[in-house]
Amino acid sequence: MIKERTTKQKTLILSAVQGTKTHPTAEQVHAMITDVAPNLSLGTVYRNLNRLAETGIIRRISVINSPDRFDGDLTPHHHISCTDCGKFCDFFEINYDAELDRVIEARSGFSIAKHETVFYGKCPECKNKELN
Amino acid sequence: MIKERTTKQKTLILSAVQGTKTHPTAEQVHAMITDVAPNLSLGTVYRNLNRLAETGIIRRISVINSPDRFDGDLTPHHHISCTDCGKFCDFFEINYDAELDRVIEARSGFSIAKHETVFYGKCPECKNKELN
DNA sequence: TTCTTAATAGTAAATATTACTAATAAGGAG
DNA sequence: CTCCTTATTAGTAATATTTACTATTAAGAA
Repeated sequence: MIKERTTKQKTLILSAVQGTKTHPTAEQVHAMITDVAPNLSLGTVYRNLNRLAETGIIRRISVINSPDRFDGDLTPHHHISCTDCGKFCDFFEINYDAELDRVIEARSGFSIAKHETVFYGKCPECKNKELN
Repeated sequence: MIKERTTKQKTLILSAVQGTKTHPTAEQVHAMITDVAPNLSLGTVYRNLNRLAETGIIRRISVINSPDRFDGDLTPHHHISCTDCGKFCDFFEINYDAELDRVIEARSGFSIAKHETVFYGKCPECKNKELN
């Protein structure tokens, strides 16, 4: 019995997210693919990104003053957002503490699937601009 | 010279956020006040919440599948979001590690003002519903 | 009390995301 | 290989969230 179909669009969307480190928004993913698939619909991008994120194949990140971003890198890591220019970066050098999830589970009664940490501040470039 | 004026609306909005633990969205803050100030405009709520959050008088929290939420409690703490029903709770029992911000600063070149951590999972009620 | 102008209400617009539907196409069955 | 079911899509409309704009109001300094 058919469950999920592999479409050209789905493949392109997943490849786009997995093939970049830019944490693109849905609209950016759409823009990345329209040269290969000119009439790819933005709705299709949203639908597939949502499903991929729910399945856990990609990560969805919610950021203040930004549309949701998507990350194909499942390696546990954190993110940094520049509150001036919106630049959005990975930060790998601090370990993601999966044990935290277990602690929260035990004390809150929730079953925790994951946590997302975003650091907010000013990137080096925006810090410099400030000095003028 | 005048810089910022204390208006009735501003006061009501701040009190509303500080007087609840429900982490209301802008629209919820608006609803909380309209009985006292029937023609308070939603735009005014957004404008004031944004400013209060920028100033650091309240916290803004960005959550997957939810409009932004606001928290009047500046005590460092984390949040838990139920991915089924959207319930949104505080979690105080794990310390907010401000030292993390300094580590990220040193290694990334950003100046970090804060970080926000949200745990995602299922609340006790939604876990039970699942068993039917 | 007057006067300047920050802030508001009300509305329109922009941005972000989801819903709907006829048409398309994936892939199992024959 | 062809047919058939139906998951998926393109295109569009609708909704949700947030910001922008402007005439009017009102905070608070002089």
